[in-house]
Amino acid sequence: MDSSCIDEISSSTSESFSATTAKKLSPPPAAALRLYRMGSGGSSVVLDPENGLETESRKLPSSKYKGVVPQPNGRWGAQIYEKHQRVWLGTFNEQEEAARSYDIAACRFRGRDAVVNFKNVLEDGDLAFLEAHSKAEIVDMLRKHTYADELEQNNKRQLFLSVDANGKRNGSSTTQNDKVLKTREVLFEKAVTPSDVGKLNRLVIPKQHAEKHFPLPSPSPAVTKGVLINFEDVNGKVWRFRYSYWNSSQSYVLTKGWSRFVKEKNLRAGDVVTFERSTGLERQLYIDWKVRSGPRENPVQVVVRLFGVDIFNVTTVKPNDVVAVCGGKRSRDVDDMFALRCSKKQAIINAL
DNA sequence: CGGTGTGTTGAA
DNA sequence: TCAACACACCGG
Repeated sequence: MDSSCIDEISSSTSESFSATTAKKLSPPPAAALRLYRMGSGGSSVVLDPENGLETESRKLPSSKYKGVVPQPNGRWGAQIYEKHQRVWLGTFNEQEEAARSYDIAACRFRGRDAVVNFKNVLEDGDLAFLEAHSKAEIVDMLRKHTYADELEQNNKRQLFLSVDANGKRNGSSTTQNDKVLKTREVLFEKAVTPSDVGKLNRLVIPKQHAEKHFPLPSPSPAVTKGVLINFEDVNGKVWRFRYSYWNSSQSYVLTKGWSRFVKEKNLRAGDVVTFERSTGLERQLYIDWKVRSGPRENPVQVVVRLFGVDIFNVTTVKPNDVVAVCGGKRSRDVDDMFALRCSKKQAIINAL
């Protein structure tokens, strides 16, 4: 099924893309006869029948692509309109690049039925990607020419569907096409104890789970030295932990590397760490975590001061979201900043 | 100083 | 909504 565009975009948040700064009114144009020097490939050269001189046309060559406009230097701009306002999508060397950028923006702004330049602008994975990002973010990527990279990274992250012990789906994303879904089996979960996130720098793996899923090569030097195990987190980051058996406490533990995980994820006692393994051939191990379930006694209050305006967001959030240390996870605040920044002109207009 | 992208307009 | 046109202004 070819669905090149996303279904419907819930733009609950009002997003504005007007100019970042209000410009002064430009004076009336004086000399209309100026010739424009256009870059290589951009200029249309015409032969003047009057004197036979070769003159450069001052008209810029128009593009056959929708949303693509010529630039004086021979490059191409991409733009889309929304709510009586132009949204600039950046400049590009090739018309086709600009056209693709327009297509992507069109799909994000107008949904699957948007009129676009090329068919199959979007691969299957793009749908979820677009859905997962705000218009502002998509525009930003287009302008910075980073859309392709971001998309690739996102796809590499391999959204998955987890499978519990009964083989029952309890997974996260459903918008991804099945062919990119990687199934994982949840091996076990553990609500971390105070000492797991304390200065002992180790995580105790409950014996039953350790012996079942992470068997150590029995009585050998390995018992004392332990082994290194790699786990991948939801952001695709690989965590390497030393895994060993402590005779003193007769327990299996993750040691070296664990404290870094605790620190980066801001793990707290009661949070639940999940260990998973892909069901495919590669048997890749994964690690994830979630905040302790149940009510929080103290909701975290986030206050962002932006352009002299305090933005309150009183809610229960992961520590991760507060400090935005989670590399791959996007914070909605970015959008809000963009929207606010771009609404400056709107405010000025309204004031007139 | 080159180029971007905004102001602006008229057509669709 | 859209492209065309002109050029103010911004970053290098």
